[in-house]
Amino acid sequence: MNNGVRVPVADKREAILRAATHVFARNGYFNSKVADIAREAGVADGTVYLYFKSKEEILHSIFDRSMDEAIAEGRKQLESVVDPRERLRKIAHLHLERMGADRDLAVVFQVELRGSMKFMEEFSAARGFAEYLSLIRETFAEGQRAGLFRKNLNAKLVSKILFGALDEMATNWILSKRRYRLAPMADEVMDIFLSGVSA
Amino acid sequence: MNNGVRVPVADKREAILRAATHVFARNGYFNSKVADIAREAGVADGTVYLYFKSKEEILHSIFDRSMDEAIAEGRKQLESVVDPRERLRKIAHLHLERMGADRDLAVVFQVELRGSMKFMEEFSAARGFAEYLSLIRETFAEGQRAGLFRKNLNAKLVSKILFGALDEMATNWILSKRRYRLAPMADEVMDIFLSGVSA
Amino acid sequence: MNNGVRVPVADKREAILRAATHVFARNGYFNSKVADIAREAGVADGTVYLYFKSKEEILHSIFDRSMDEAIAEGRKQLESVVDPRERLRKIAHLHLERMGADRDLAVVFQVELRGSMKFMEEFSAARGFAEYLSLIRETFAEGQRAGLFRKNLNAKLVSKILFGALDEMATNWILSKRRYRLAPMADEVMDIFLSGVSA
Amino acid sequence: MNNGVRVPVADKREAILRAATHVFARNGYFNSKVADIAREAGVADGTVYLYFKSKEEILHSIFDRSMDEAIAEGRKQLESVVDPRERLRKIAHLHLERMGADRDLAVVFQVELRGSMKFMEEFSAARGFAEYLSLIRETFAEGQRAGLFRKNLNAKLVSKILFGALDEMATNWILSKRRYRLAPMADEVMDIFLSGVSA
DNA sequence: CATGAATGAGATTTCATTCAT
DNA sequence: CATGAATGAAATCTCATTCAT
Repeated sequence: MNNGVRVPVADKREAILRAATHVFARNGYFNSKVADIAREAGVADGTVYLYFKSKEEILHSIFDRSMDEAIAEGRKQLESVVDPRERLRKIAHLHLERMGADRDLAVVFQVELRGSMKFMEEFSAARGFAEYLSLIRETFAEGQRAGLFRKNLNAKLVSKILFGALDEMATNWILSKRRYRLAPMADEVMDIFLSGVSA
Repeated sequence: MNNGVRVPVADKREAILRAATHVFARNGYFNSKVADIAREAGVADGTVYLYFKSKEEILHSIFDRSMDEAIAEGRKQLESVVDPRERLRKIAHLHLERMGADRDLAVVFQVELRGSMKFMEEFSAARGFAEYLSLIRETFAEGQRAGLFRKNLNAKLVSKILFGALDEMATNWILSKRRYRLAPMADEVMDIFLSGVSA
Repeated sequence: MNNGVRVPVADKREAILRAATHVFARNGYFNSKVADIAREAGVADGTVYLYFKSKEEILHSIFDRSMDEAIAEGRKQLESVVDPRERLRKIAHLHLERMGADRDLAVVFQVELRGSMKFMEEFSAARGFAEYLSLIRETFAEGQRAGLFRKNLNAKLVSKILFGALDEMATNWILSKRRYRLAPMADEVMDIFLSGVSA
Repeated sequence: MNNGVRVPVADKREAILRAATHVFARNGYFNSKVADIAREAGVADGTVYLYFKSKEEILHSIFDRSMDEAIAEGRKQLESVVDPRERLRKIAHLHLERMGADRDLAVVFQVELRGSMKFMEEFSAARGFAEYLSLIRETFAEGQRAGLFRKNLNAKLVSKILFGALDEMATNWILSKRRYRLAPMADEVMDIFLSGVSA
C-alpha cells in the first residue's frame, strides 16, 4: 500500500483524530487537554505534534476531513437523482445519517463548529458550510423553475429554514438523554417542509 | 468620588454583565479574560468577584437574566392573543426581535449557550429553553385541536422545526457581514411554516 | 520564616532583577529557569511576569539598567577631568571598578552580553557599548591633537585595543579561582597602554 | 547508494561538525536544534548520535579540533622563529588569520566559547586557551630576559593585554556589518603593543 | 464595598535523545 | 552503520481567583 511512497503511519494521525473527536465531544474543545488526546490515542504527548502543529489544527482537521467526506459522498449519492424534491430529501437523509453515524463527531460539529465559525473566519469548514447551503438553495431554485415549489418564496431563506430544521434535529439528538435513531427524522422534516413550499 | 451620591449596587452588577456580554461576544467565553471584563466595566478585577463567584457564573447570569426577561415579556405579550396561528407568529416575532435588539447578547446566545447546554447539567437557561419549546409545542397542539393544523403532524417535531428555523435566522444574522433587520424575517419564516402545517 | 506574616519585598522589580543577575551568573541565561529567579526573589512565578514580559526582557533590563548607570556615573566623573591621559585612566578605573563591584553582574556582562550582541538586533545595551567605544576613541583623538599621543595611530583601533585589554582583565577576573581586586588592574593596563601610544 | 564506494566515516563526522559550526554561528548554541544540524549535514537525526554522544559534545569537539589544529599549526610555524618580537608577531598573525579564515568558526569561538568556559570547568578547550596564554607569556618573558622588553612589566598581565587586544579585534570583526580582512589588524596591534613594552 | 498586586496550578509546545527497523 | 518516528521531561507563560489594605 506504500507504492514506494513512505506513508508514515497514517494510522497514528487517524488515531489522534479519532481520540480528539472523542475527547472534544466529552469535554469541549477548551476543556480538553492535548495530553488527554494523546493518552486516548495511545501515543506520547509529543507525538501529537508530529502530525498536527497545534491543538487548534486538530479541531480544524476534524472539520475539514468530515466536510470533505460528506461533500464527496453527497456528490456521489446525488448524481443520479434528478427530481428536486428527491434531491432535497436525499440531502436531508445524508445530513442526518452522517450525524447519526458518529455521535462524538456530531457533538463536535453541533457544539464546537458554531463557536469556530465566529472566531475562525477564513476557516475552510465555514466555506464547506456555505457550499452546503448553496447546494440546498440551488436545488430548491431548480424546483421552483420546474414549477414544483412556489415561485414567490425566497430560495435563500427557504434553504436556511431547511438547514435550520435539520440542524435542530441534530442538536436535539445529541442533547437528548434518550437514544433514538436520527436519520428517520429526515423524512418527517421533509414531509412538513415540502408541504410548506410546494406549489 | 461619588459626589456624595450613593451609586446603587445594581449599577455595577449591571455594568459587569453588560461588559461581559460584549467581551464574550467579541472573543468567546474561553478566550475572554476576567480582567478584560473588569476593565470594560470600569471596575477592578477583584470587584467582579463581589458580584459573581466565578467567570462561569457571569455567563450563566447573562443567560438567566435574558431568559427571565424574555419569558416575562413573552407571557405578557401573549396574554391577549388567542388564535394559535397568531400566537405562533407572535412568538416568532418576539424571538427575533429580542435577538435583533442586542447583537452582543445574540452572539453569546447563539455561540455559547449551545456549548453550555451540553456541559452544564440542568442550569436554568436550559430549563428556560425547554419551557420555550414546550410553549411552541402546546400552542401548536392547540391549533391542531382547533382544526387549524394537520392532525397527523407530531407536535414536538414541528415545534423543533420552527425553533430550528428561527434559530438559524438568528445565527445567520450574527454571522452575516451585511447589516439587516432580523425581526422581519419572522414573517417570512412563518408564512412558509404555516403553509406547511395548515390543515 | 515569615512567622505567618506576609513580608512584602520592598521593591519587587528590583528583587527580581537582582535575583536574575545572580541566577544567570550561576547557570547562564539559557540554563536558568524563571522559576529559579522567582524563588530567589521570594516571589511567585507569575509575579515575574507582572514586571517583565518575558525571560529575555529580564536579561535586557539587566543590561540596560547597568549601562545607563555606568554612562551616567561616567559622565559625572569625567566632567572635571581634562587631560586626555587622565580621562583615559579614569575611564579604565570606572570600567573595572564597576565590574569589580558586583561579581554576578560582571559575569552576566562578560558571558551573556556578547552572545546577545550577536543575536539581538540593536538593543540599547549594544548602543551603550558603541557609545562607550566612541568615548574612548574621541578622548584618544583629543590626546593626539594635543600632541600627547602618536599622530600616526588609528584612533579607532587604539580604542579597541584598550577596551579589549580591560575586557580581558574583567573576564580573567571572573574566571579566576583566586579572589583579587579588579580595579587596581586598571593602572597596570594604563601604564603599558600609555607607554605604547605616547608621542 | 554509495556507488559501491565506502564513504569514510570521517566524512560524516566532518560534515556534522561543519554543519554544527554553521548552525551554531547562525542561531547560537542554545537556539540550535540537533535536527537542524542533521539536516544541514545531510544525515538523519539519529546519525548525529553515532558520532557524538550529545549536542554538547559537538560543541566541545568544534573547540577541541580547532584548538588542536591551531596549536599544531602554531608550533610548526613558530619553530624557526627565534626573536621574541617576531614570535609574538607571528602568534598574533596566526590568531587572526585563523579566525579570519572561517567566519562561522570565529563566531562560535567568540560568542560561545566564553559561556562554555564559565560553565564547563574541566573543558579541554579551556586548557588549550590556558596553554595559549602561557605561550604568549613565556615568549614575552624570554624577550624580557633578552633585554628587548621592559623588565618591570608583569609578563602575565602583558600577555593578557595582548590576548585581549587580539580577541577584541576578532569580536569586532564578527559583529561588524562591514566585511574587511581580519589578519592585517595583527600588524597594527603589534606595532602599538611593541612600542608599549619595548625597553 | 473596592482595589489590584500577588499567587500558583496548569497547559501547550519543544526538542534532545533513543531504538526498532 | 543509518534512519527518523516516537518519546516524555521540562519550561515558559497565562489567568482565574484571593486577600491585605
